[in-house]
Amino acid sequence: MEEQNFFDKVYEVAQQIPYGRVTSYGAIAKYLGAARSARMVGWAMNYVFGKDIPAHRVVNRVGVLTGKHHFEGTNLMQQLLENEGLTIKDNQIVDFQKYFWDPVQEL
DNA sequence: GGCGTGACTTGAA
DNA sequence: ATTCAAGCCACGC
Repeated sequence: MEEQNFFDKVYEVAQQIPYGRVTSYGAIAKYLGAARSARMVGWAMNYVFGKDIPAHRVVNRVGVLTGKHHFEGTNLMQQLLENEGLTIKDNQIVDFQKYFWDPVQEL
């Protein structure tokens, strides 16, 4: 049983997000056993700067790019997702559920 | 050391 | 059906 820290786990899961897939903060938090601490997942993402973590593949539960504002540019997050074959409409991922990647189910 | 905020979620009114 | 509120933990001032 690896008892890693919350942040470390978040990074690990985020790194395992497959190409063209997206997940939600709550999904990761749930996988970590802290479904009520989804905020911490987002907070951890604030520290991914400089890491190899595709934070752009992590959005809120409705598929809205809530944290796109924290990226370098304003539409960088959307550009990256569109580059992976996804479709973004009004900062929202189209067919989000179709591309939704649940760590609890996949892992 | 206390208070507020934050890339969220879920449940109740 | 929609709107409001509370909870969660960590970091900053």
